[in-house]
Parts: sequence; C-alpha cells; structure tokens
Amino acid sequence: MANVAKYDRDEVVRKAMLLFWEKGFNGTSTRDLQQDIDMRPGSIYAAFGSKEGLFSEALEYYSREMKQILDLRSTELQSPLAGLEAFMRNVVVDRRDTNPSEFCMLVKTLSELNEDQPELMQQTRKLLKRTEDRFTDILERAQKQDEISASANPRMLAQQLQVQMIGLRAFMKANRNPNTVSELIDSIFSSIRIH
Amino acid sequence: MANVAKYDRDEVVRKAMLLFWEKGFNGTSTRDLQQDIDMRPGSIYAAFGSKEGLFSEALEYYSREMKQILDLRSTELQSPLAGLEAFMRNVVVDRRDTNPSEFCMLVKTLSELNEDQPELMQQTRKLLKRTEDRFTDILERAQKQDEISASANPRMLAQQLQVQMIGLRAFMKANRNPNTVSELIDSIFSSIRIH
DNA sequence: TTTGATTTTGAGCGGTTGTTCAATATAAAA
DNA sequence: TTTTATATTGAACAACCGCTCAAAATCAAA
Repeated sequence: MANVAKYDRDEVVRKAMLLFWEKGFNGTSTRDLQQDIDMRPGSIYAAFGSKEGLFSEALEYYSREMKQILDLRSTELQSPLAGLEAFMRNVVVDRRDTNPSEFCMLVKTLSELNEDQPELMQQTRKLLKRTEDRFTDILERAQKQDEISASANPRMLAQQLQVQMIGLRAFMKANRNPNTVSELIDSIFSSIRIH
Repeated sequence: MANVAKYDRDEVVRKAMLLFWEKGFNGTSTRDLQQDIDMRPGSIYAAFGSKEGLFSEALEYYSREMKQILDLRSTELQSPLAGLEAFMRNVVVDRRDTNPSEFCMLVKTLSELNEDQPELMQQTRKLLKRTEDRFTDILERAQKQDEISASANPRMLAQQLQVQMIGLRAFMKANRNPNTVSELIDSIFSSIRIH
C-alpha cells in the first residue's frame, strides 16, 4: 500500500450515470465524462478499464436508484397496488423535468446498442427482467390483499405494466403533456383494481 | 439542363432509412451511408444538404411505409379492430427478424436525440402524432361497428394502443420471446373488444 | 460537333473519438 | 527520513467524424 484514491467512487459513478442517461452511450464522449466526473483519462481507465466498464457500473447504479424509489413508494403507502401506481406517476410524470431523460435508461440503452456489445446488452436485459420480477412480487401481494382479481396472472400483469411504463415514458417525451399521461396512468390502474 | 442524376432518389432514401433505423442517427457515419447507398460525399451533400437532411427524408420514408402496412392490414380484414391487431402483431412479432431494429424508428430517434436538433425532434413528434390520429380514425370506425364499447374514448384508446405498441417493441428486444409478446397482444385486444 | 450547365468524384480539411503511457505526485510502510 | 507501491496527470496516437471543393465526367441543347 502506498497511495490511496482521492475520488469518491460512488459519487463518480453517479455523475457518470446522469450524463450517460442524458446523452446515451455513443452520445457521451470520454471528454464529456472527464469534465463531469473531474478525473483524467489515466485515472478513469485505471479505475474502470474502459468507457464500457464505466457505463456498466452506471447501469447498475441507475437500477439500484430506481429500486430505491419503488421501495420508498411501496413502504409509505401500505397498499402494494397504490405503491406501484405512485411509483409510475412519480417516475414518469413528477420527475419528468429533473430526470436527465424522459426515457428509462435501460430502454435507451436497449434502443441504442445491439449485439456488437453483448455484455452490455445482456446486463441491460438482466436488469429489466429484475424489474419485471419486482413488479410480479408486488402484484402477488396485491392479489393476496384482494386489490386485483383472483383470476389475474401476476407475472403477465407485471409484463403489461412494464410495457406500459416504457411506452408512457416515450409518449411523455413525444407529447409533453403531463395531464394526458396522468390520465393514461389512472386508466391503467382503474382497469386492474378491484373496488 | 445539361446533366441528369443517375441515382434513384427513392431507392437511395430507402437504403438510408434501413441503415439509420438499424444504427440510429449518431451510430450511422456518413461513410457507412456512402457505402450502403453507393454515392460519394459530394453527390450526397448536393442532393440532401446534410446528414440531417437525409435522415429527415428517411424518417418520412419510414412513416410512409408503416402507413402502407397499416392500410394493407386494414383493407384485407374488413374489421377495423382486427386490422389494427393484425398490424400490431405483424410489425412487432412477425417482422421482428427482418426489421433493422425491433424498436420503432421514430421512438429510437426520440430516445437518441434531444432539443439540440429541434427540427428532427419536431418532425418525429409530428409523425408520431399522425400515427395516433390514424389509430383514432380506425377506433372511431370500430366503435360505429360496435366492435368496442360505445362509452369508450377513441382518442384515449388510440393513445393507449400507441403506448403499448411502443412498449411491446422494447419488450420484444429485451425478452426475445415472440410467444410472450403475442399473448400480451391477445390480452390487449380481448380487453377492449366486445364479443 | 461544340457548347455549357449540371452531376460526380475523391482527396483532404479541421475537429473529435477512445485509449495509452511515460513522467510526476502522493502517502503508507520501513 | 527513506523507500516503494500506487494514483494522477496530460500530451499524444491512430482512427474516425461531418463536410467541402476543385477537377473531371456527363449529356441535353444549340
């Protein structure tokens, strides 16, 4: 042991994540990154190996942060379904201006990249599947509490909600009308909720 | 008049569209384009002004082609709703391997670009809105033929279908399971169709 | 056949890309 | 205080980017 890193790795990855989320993988140059995270090329490459390595950690960071938001909304509202709806509205509508992009970072990555970067693609797929699994868990709890129909398929419902959340974020960027999107969210949840 | 262009403009734009759709605006270099459309830089810039100009024509071409597919499915099936469902299944599932990307080219553009290219963004928004309008027309006809509830709102339903189609295409790239996606399409249409 | 407007060519411009690496700075261990 | 392993710096590399433009090729009109 002789010298110790001066930067806060977690904070560096967070800043990189925000920039990647805004501009995408190809749209973000290593010089943009150097400025934003205040590190020189040598340090970046010593710490993360490559632009792809840093992006990979940024993806994990993004996913962890989204999970935290979902957990937060789930615990402050005792109802599983209400938590899910609050999460959706919070991410798609409320945070639309403070988020670096209206799109989900994972979907943006899926859209931009292809099998030329197999590791990033596989990682992105894994993280999206993990979200589907979280939604499924919540919907199973909702079913036990009679919030949704006993005949509903929680896995399939989770997929439908994920599909709609992805679509709504694109729709939000296209139409920039939070009221319209909020109505669409109302409609989604009133169609699956038991009164 | 002294010399006449040797290239077929429509065919050139089509080839450019396929490449842009696959790789995105930033992911496609002008050298990639030169190869694919078999034109030299001088000719390209004389004909289209800039990479952005060619991309803009490619967007229009894409949108025209999608409209044709929708019209085709609508006329070969007399039922408006069945036409819409066939269109969705055709684009999202059947063509998943022959399409240059699972994603809608307009959504991919929306995802990749921002207000730094205001003309392209505005154009993309306009073309997406036009699709919503086409969906709305079809659903109004479906409503007159009692295929969907008389109390349904065709405009809102069109928005919901557009949102779901966008989301399903992303989901298709993430999960690569055509059966799952086909089931989701079944579910969407059986929930709005009157039997 | 000559003229002349138009199209096509491709070398090359200035700038940016992801990445490397020798030189320097740093701080824990001896 | 000296040693030494590690961290940081930033100049520089080769490749690539969107695009320009003078020169050559082309073909309808005269």
